[in-house]
Order: sequence, then structure tokens, then C-alpha cells
Amino acid sequence: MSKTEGDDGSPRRLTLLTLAQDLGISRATVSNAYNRPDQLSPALRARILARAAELGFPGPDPMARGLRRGRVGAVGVLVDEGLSYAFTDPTAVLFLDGLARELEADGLGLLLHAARAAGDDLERIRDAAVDAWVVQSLPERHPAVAAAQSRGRPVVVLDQPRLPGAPLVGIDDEGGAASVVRHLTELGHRCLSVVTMPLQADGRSGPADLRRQRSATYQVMRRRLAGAAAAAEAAGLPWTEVPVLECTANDPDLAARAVADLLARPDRPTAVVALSDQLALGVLRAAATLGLAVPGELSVTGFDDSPAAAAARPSLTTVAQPLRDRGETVGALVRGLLRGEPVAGPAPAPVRLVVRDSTAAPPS
Amino acid sequence: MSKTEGDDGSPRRLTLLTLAQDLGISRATVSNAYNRPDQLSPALRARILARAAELGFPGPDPMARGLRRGRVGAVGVLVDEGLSYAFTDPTAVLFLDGLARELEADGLGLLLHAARAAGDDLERIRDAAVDAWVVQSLPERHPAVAAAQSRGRPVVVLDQPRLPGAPLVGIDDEGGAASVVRHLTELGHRCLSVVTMPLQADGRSGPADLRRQRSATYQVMRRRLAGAAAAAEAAGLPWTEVPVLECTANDPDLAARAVADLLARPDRPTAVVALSDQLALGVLRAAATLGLAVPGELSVTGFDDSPAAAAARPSLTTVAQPLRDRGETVGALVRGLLRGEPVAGPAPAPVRLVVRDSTAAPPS
DNA sequence: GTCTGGATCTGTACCGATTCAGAGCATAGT
DNA sequence: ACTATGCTCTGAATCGGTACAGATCCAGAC
Repeated sequence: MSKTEGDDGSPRRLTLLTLAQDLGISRATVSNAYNRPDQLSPALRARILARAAELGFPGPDPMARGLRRGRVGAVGVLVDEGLSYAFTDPTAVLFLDGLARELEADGLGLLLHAARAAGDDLERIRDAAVDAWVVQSLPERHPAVAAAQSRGRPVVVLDQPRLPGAPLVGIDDEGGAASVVRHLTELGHRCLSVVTMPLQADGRSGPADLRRQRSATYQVMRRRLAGAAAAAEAAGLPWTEVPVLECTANDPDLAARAVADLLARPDRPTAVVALSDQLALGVLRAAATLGLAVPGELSVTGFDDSPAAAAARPSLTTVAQPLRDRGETVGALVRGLLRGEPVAGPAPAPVRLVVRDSTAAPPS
Repeated sequence: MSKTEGDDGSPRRLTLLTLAQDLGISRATVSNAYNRPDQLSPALRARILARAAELGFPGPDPMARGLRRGRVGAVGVLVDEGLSYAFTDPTAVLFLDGLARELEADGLGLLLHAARAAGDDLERIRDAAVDAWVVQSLPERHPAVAAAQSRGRPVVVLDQPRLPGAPLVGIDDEGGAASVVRHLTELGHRCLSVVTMPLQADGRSGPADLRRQRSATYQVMRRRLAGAAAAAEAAGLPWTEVPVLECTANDPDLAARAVADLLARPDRPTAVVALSDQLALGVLRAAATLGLAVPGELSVTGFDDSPAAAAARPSLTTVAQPLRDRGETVGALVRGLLRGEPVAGPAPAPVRLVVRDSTAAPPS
């Protein structure tokens, strides 16, 4: 007769205590069988595990263990506005993949949370059972960030925002953008246009003036624009004459729509600098629709060097950043923080200009 | 003087009890302030909340609450072999998005776990602090599934495998595949070829004979193949003469590589049936590389109707399944199960053939 | 024969909350 | 004046484990 049922005959939940009583030993010993094999004789341990399997006891309860040990084995990831965006962007996907891979080493899972600004959401973030948070590309001053920090658990930031006490993993966005603009000006381009992801979370799109560029709460975009501006000015191109088009999301379709008019005009630019590969793919598509030859009549550049950049036709000149590596770096930082090691954010990872088939000298 | 520090002056962790003592009231009352506003006077509640904000108390600890209440507010998602695959497939992304959206209503987050077969992984799954599991397209008999079930928590399955006691959300895969093959035969095609995702998790690729098709542990693919076979036979095409090419992942590049040889041969098929849109995109790419006109010289079909299908050039004839809806359906089932409602899996969702520009009559 | 030490195992105090029965105390009803 | 009612608030049990300080026992040292 097994004791899987209570005295009243109803099926009872199995716990460490159940098992201990069944075997006539103490809970502590059963606990040790699972957590510290060296604390009891191999024979007894085997007997415990065998009986556990027999009764169908799945091991210590995760929440109780979590409460006592102070860790649940999960790392929260705060992604911007809706998970679908995070998933759709190959940049984010590779990051998450690298992160997951690294965290697996400590048995940590990923708890995804969308960071809407709504109050209800903040509560969910504050009350999420996680050991640490990873904040991924949120605009500055986003309330969800404060919610994530409220428990005092470790926080690691990807790209932005810079937070006191939280290591940040980022790249040299200015340098990357500058290098791509320099590449174009060196090819002889004098008439550029820029396509960018959202600068603020207000859903605005269309031309972004200097003021909006400077006040962008998405730091990554602000920096890339600044880098591009600096390089343009250095080449003698007044930045104010370079149109900057803002899209409401990092989506090829939106980019294609955004540049359609611009490219159809007779005084169209000879090169379009897209601040992400996704946007660049949209520009390529728009050019194809209009029958514009790339790079013959129009040069296009991207940013990120996502897998799609190399696969595009023509293949995309872009700025390579170590996408999956960043996930692993962040994961390693999280693990370090959870072990209590004081860790500092690494220096910004270097970026590298990758010249492919989408850029050439402007038509003469 | 605030009491945020212990008697020894060291910073002490804030708990409900801390706050209660600070205010000279009982813990129960503080707890009620957070969870049952109707159980105490509004005035006291306001005082408690105000003092909490003052001291920086972030609210009840998630794990302790989880232990006591028996729920943590997280739903585990078991995805096949590495998160990157799950993220890369737009089908899965839309599913996850719908799921997350639906679960948000109950404040539930998504805990992602890769389902490798390794023993270490199983332990992580068994010990994950989640209220329920969603199993997404895992092969039959995958050990991770048993691990997910071991705690006796609710499980909902997407597509496969069919599990006793776990509702399943799926579509009419046979019907969908049959309709697309019927569409092609009605256009006059007599020489088909099929490209499929993995049939088993053994990493094999290349031609899959009838035996391998029938013994596929990925039920979805087995069914689509069966549906296609039935439709082909019904149209008088012996299925054994239809080559079936297996790819090691649902990846356009792999599909392109897989069909490259086939399409270069003089006796190439007049139509390629890809069992997912991702694969179909690869076939389109291969055709473009070879200079084959689609649909003039080659018809191509997909399956899923992911956003990319409509955006492809030419746009893809495919089988539409309600991708995001499925996520919401699964989410609703999970919520129901967590509320203790007995729920049955819905009938397979209907699929619909969407004819676009990638199919036409074969060249004469 | 006593002492020391190591290997095993147990008792018990936590971890930080939620819950439920009931105590205390006004107010209202009769 | 006395009970009934309703609103607030409290005490203590409980959720299921883990960790630490012993207790017990036996082998080997002196």
C-alpha cells in the first residue's frame, strides 16, 4: 500500500515530508538527497530516490525552494512594446538566443515581459518571480525600468538606458554610423538621406528635424544619428540638408513606404543610410519596386549585419556588431552578479564596416 | 528616523513584517492592504501604502506569495531545440505573441525553455517555477514533455504531440496540404516535388522515402505529407514518384540549397510544394538564382500564410492558418485550466487555400 | 579503556507571505 | 438596555523547503 493518499482517501500532494514519513526518516535527509549528496550515505540516497520515483514525487517544490534559497532560476527580460516586435527583429532574436544559451549554464530560464507603460504592467514587472532583470533597448526614463529595479535585484542593460549601478553592454554606435557615412562620402556621394527607427515612443513618423534627433529618447538611434551627422559634416556635407525619415517601427514595410516618395522624386538622394538592416531591406524593396538599380543608381547601407544583410540581393553594405556575442556577454554579467561578484560593464564592443554589393559610386 | 535598517545599522531587507512593525499593526493587515482592499478601512490602507512608498517597500515578495498561493504568475513554454529556431520562425513568433497577449490578461508572463533532450535540461524543466506549461510542436515521446507534466500542472499542447489529459490546439494539416496539391493538379501539374521540415530530430536531410515519411515523429509534417499524398493519389499521381526533400530546419537557406540540384535538372518538377512558407521562400530564392520564372516555369506553394508569404515576390500561394489566433486560443485554455475549469481542446482550426502569384499552369 | 574524528542523520529555526476564524467595538434595531 | 449586525483588525497556522548546529555511532589512535 502506497501512501500517496491522505487519511481521507483523497489524493494528497506529495512533498518532501510525505516522502520522509513514508521512509521513516527526516525531511532534512530527503532534502539532502536532492541537494547535497555528500551529506548522506549513497545507499540511503539511492533508497530515497528510488522511493521518490515509485511514488511519483517530482522533487522539491520550485517555489518553496526559491523562497528559502532566494533564487527561482529565472531571469526577466524586459522588451519594448509588445513581444512581437522583439521577436520580429533578427537583432533581438540573436541577442535572446545568445542570452538564453549563456544562462542555461546556470539553469536559468528567460521570463519575457513586455514593457508597456501602463500601470497594470508595472505591477506585473514588480511582482515577477525573477532573480535578475535584463533590460533591452528601452527608452530613457521608461517607468518599467524603475519597476524592474524596485526589488533591488541585479539589472543588466543592453544598449540603453544607462542606469546607475547596472552594467551596460553596448557598441560604438556613433563610430559605426560614422564609418558608413564616411564610406559613402568617400565613394563620392554628396546627396544622402537617412531612415531611422523610432526616436521616441510617441508613434510619430516622417521627417525628423534636428531638434527631434537630439531629443530622441532611444539612445541608440540618437547616437547613430550623431555619428552620421559628425561624419557628414566632416566630409563637408551640412547635416541640416540631409533628410532624416523616422519609421514607427523597425519594419521593412514601413521603411519601404517611408522612402517611396523620396526615391520617386527627380532630386532623389544617391544613397540611403538606413540605421538598421531591417529598414535597409525595406529601402532595397522600395528601390526594386521603382525600378532603381542598386547600387548603380542608388546606394543603400544598413546597420547590425543581421543574417538577412548577407542574404539580401544585392547583399547589404552594413555595420557589423557581434549580435549573439552580446547576448552571451549580458548572460555572463547576469551570472556574475547573481554570484555576488561585483562586475562592471565591458567597454563598448567594436563595430566593423562590412562592404558588400549595395554601395558604389554615385551615377555621374 | 526610518527603520529601514536593522538594529545593527546594516541595511535590512524590507518585508511585510518590517512595514507592519513600523506602523504598529499586524502583518495580516498589511497583506490585506495589498490583496484585499475591502478588508480594511481606506484610511489605514492609504497610510500603509504611503509608508510603503516612503520606505521603498516594493510590495509582497513574489516567491513567498507564490508559495503560499500556489501560483507564481508564469507559464512555461517548451520550444524545440534552441530558442533561436523558435524565434526565427515567424509562425512561432506570431503564436508566442498571441499567447503572451492573452496571458497578460491574468498577469502571466512567459518563461521560455528550450527542450533539449539532455538530462540536465529535464531537471531544469521539472524545477521551473511555473503555473502551467505550453508545449509547442515537440516530437512525440520527447522526454521534456514528461518532465513538464511531472508536477501535475496544467499542460496545453500546440500542434503536437497528443497527450492524455492535455488539450491540444491544432489545425487540419492533412486538409491544408491536400488542398494545395489539388490546386496544383487542377492547374495541370503532373510533376511535383515536396520540401519538408525535419521529420525526425536526427538531423538527417535529403530525400525521405515513404518509410521515413510514415515514421516521422514530427506529427505536423507527417500529416501534411499524408494529406499531400492522398490528394496526389486522388489525382492519379503515384506518390512514390514524388520526391520528398527533407531539410534539417525550417530555414529558407536550407530549402534553397536542398532544391538547387533538383531545379537545375532538365527533368525538374513543374511545381514545388513547400510544407512551410519559410521553405517556400527558399525555393523562390533558388528559382531566382537559376533564372527560373515563377510561376511561368515553376509553381511554388507554401504553408502557414506568414506575413512574408504575401510580401514575397512573387507573392506566395499558401495555406492560411490563423497564426496569432492560435496563440490566443492556447492562452485562453491555459487561463481556464488555471481557474480550475475543465476544458477540452477545440476542434482543429480550419485552414484556407490562399491563391496568389506563385502558382500557374505548367509550361506547355 | 578513553578520546578523537569523521560520517550520517535529525531537530528546528527560518524564508515571507496568505488565510481564516474570531476578537473588539461601534452602530442600529427593538 | 440589550442583542444583532457589520466593519476592522489580529493571532496563529500553513505553504514546502533549506541550512545550521548538534546528536549518535563506530573505527582507529594513544
